Amino acid sequence: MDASSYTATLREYVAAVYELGEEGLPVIQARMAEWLGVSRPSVSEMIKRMDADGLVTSDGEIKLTSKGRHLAEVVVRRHRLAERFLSEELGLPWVKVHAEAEVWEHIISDDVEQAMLAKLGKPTTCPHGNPIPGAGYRQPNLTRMAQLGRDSLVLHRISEELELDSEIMGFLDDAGLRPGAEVELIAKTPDGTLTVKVNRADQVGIGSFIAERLFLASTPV
Amino acid sequence: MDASSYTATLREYVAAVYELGEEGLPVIQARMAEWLGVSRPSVSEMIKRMDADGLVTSDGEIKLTSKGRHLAEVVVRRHRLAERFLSEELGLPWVKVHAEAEVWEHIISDDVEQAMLAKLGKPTTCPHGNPIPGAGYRQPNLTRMAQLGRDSLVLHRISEELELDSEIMGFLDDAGLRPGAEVELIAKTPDGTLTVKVNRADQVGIGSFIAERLFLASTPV
DNA sequence: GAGGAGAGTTAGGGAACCCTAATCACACCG
DNA sequence: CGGTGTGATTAGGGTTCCCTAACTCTCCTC
Repeated sequence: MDASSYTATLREYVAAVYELGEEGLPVIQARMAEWLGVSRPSVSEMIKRMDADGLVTSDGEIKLTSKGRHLAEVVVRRHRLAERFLSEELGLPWVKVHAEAEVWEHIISDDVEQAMLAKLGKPTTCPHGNPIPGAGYRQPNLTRMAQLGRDSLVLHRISEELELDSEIMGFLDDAGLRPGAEVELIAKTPDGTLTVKVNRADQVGIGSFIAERLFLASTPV
Repeated sequence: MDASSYTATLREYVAAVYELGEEGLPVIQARMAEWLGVSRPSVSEMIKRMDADGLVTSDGEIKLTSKGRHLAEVVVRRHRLAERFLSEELGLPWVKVHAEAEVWEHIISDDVEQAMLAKLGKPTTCPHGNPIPGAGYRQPNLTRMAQLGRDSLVLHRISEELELDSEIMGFLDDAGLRPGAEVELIAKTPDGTLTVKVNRADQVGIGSFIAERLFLASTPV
């Protein structure tokens, strides 16, 4: 029942199922293998175990059971909470917190989770704008930057997929593309590359891979 | 060279060698097995690996090489720093921090270590009074409580060995026996059981096992 | 209808841990 | 001198990861 009775690896796999779903990617073994950076046979083997443990059902598409969903939410919550904590309390640069939190998520106990929540004043999202499960975040209607039109919008959420890549994160940081940044479309080439103006100042080019993974809304963050 | 290139288990073993030495216990495989809660063959196997890695020398007594000592100090420093952090920044009860830190010590990166040190104002000991390696702590002359004489002394250090036992830690906490407490001998039975007055108030009985593992000095803490 | 791409599985191994049971090497003691 | 306890090792397994190589299956396309 409780999170620590599963191995760190198993929890990582369960969280991956959750996150793939969140990203709108197909939740299949091949995607999981890429997401986790392991081979497909490793995933196949582990899915069998997760199924046996009643954490997922698997017939082509992998789905979390309610038990699995509960576990995934614990892990993802601790991950995003750790990111906030590392960033706000310890002042770690935004670019580094994802990698650190990848490890922290597994060692945060109930006690520590409560203490962090209290210290941070019950945050509802991680520093990249992804919702902390169970924190009651109300997500506004989001538009992918790739679909940006005439109106300038506000950056709300940076996909978990981008966080894995520290070069991309460094670029976003330099460009001022943090949650809350105002983004205005300047130009768009046929291959989907955008030029956008950030916070009414610098203009930067954004490739379609990244533009598909930045989420904007009209409301302030 | 760097701490994270060794497995968590190996680091745990190296730290155990360091701590046994610190406690004044014989640094032999049998003691390590007890300290770590594993079987003697497991220790034997691991010592072979540590020797091959140039972390220890082993001919009856186990000694850290300078490489091994350096690694041990990193792990023990992070452990004690984590204890302080959990206790001071997150407000975790004193009794619980040892167990949490046992896990934290392995996931604290250089960046996080620096950030914690800065946040805490460069502490020199853990909440139980054990020195943080490399922090420049000057240890006063210590007397074991078992040797307590007429003079009242101040509690400075609670052995790492006691920290493992949460019942004992709960008792010490209830009795007010934290670093800084003033301790005065009231009575002593032939089997070594003491009665002491804590902070000029309550009197408590202390068995010899515990009295051997509490260290006092005449100076304030 | 034959390839090929993509997904999943099976087979066979390896590394890092852990264990119990049995054995060997002492040292001390009556 | 033989017994007893302590310490260390060897032998033989077990678990939880991970991998590569080699299928199978399905679907899509030419």
